[in-house]
Amino acid sequence: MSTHAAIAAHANRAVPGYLVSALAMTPNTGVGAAIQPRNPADPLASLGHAKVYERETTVFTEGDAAGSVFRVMSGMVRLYKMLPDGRRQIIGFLQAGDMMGLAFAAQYLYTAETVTATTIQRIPRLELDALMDAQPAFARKLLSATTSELMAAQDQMVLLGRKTAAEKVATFLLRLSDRKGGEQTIDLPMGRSDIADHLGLTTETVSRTLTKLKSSRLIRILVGGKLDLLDRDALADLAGGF
Amino acid sequence: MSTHAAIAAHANRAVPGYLVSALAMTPNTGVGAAIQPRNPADPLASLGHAKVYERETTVFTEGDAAGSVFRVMSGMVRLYKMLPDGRRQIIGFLQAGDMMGLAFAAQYLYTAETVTATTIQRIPRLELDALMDAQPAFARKLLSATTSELMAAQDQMVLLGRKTAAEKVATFLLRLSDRKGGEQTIDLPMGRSDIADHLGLTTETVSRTLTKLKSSRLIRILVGGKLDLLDRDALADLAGGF
DNA sequence: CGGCTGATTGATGACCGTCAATGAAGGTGG
DNA sequence: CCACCTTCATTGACGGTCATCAATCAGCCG
Repeated sequence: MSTHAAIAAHANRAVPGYLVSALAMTPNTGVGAAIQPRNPADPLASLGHAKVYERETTVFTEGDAAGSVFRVMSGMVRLYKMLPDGRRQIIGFLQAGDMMGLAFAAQYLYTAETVTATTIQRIPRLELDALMDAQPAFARKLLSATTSELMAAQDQMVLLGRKTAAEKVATFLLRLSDRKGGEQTIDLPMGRSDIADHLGLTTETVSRTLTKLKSSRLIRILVGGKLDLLDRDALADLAGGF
Repeated sequence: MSTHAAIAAHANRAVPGYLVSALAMTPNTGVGAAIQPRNPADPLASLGHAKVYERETTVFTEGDAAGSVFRVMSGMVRLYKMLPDGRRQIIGFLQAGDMMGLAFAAQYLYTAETVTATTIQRIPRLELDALMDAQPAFARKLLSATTSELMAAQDQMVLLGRKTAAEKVATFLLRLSDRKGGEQTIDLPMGRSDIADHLGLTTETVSRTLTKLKSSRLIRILVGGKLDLLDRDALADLAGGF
């Protein structure tokens, strides 16, 4: 079960998101990474088929029978787990090239929902397995991608366990920027409560923290969910390590 | 700082630990999982060589050139990352069968230290790569193990981001027990500050929380770092989900 | 332009961190 | 074998960060 591949059709919309928690088969080739729809170097390109999901739509739910893996082609997806009483932890935000649903389990272990309108490739597990059998090098690529995910997850543990609210928000913004190749202006297609549930905070705290960063002239909040990083160095200091 | 042969006197001592954060190549075969040094079904058995480390010893440090991967044969290891100012997040505690240092990066991304006296197998990356080339099925096993790690990491994110101190401690104790096959009596070879740095708490809070659980008759604290789970159901309720 | 959803701002307080002291345990040396 | 010392766990007092509760405020859409 696993997956991957790189290339992606709509990637030119440069959706921000950032984390991972799934597998990025495209090692972030920089800004204009994924444009061509069918790259011969993408072993997954011919598997399954793509589908467009509207914004705020469920792709699969924690506990569902896991018959396929998915790859985000464009747009943004959030993955999350919930506690019985409704508390939510967003595991990651996925963007073009990222994979999800990979696991050697019979059921999905988290819920996947679109944040924006999103194109997603669905790949039956059987096809993926066949590909791994046929191309051993592909299994290694999947392993590499999964390992990167694991590293990102470990960074997130540091953030959640040991960083203050300001450090969490600064880190989050920098990650988004890095994912876009270090651009100064980033997109925030997700709402404040998504950010909060990803950082282990509340929407109010996220909002207050952003306001403080704005007052300190470290960021500027633009219309349309965009945001300007005015002082990257100061943000990096605040982020405390990454 | 590392080595020394302290004899593996305690190897058969079934150290508890629980998390993962590395790769468990032995799918938890029960209690006496790793005793025989050379299992024919273990493709790693013939690679590298084993060494005994004393307790509280560094195996490798974050940032070191990463030339080998390691597998814990017995004992317990903690993996952690630190922020520049010294705050520490323990990524996981490893036990027999778990692997560490796996990453397609030039440097180790976390520090590994023994908690107890520990026997560790060191495997040069070149040998591991050769094995993957020779046995494609092995690469799949590694992928499977890494995926399990990732799942555990995601559960830890829920714990760190959304659980209260009591829920964190209860979850931690139950995980330790599960790792021992659900036994009622568990070992806590690590100190309170290790537990705290793993759960995103302070030693004082861990201590107070354990005292509360003791007063509520949910646990009993025994000598020698052992602990009895008196009411597993109540603990599971408290843990809130897992 | 009214109504809805989400973001912001304010007031209050709880949970847990910090600082500090005491107590228990293990290791060493006399 | 016991006294001493070091290390760690426990307990207490206090305070801060961030959650909670609540009220605007801003943007979006029909």
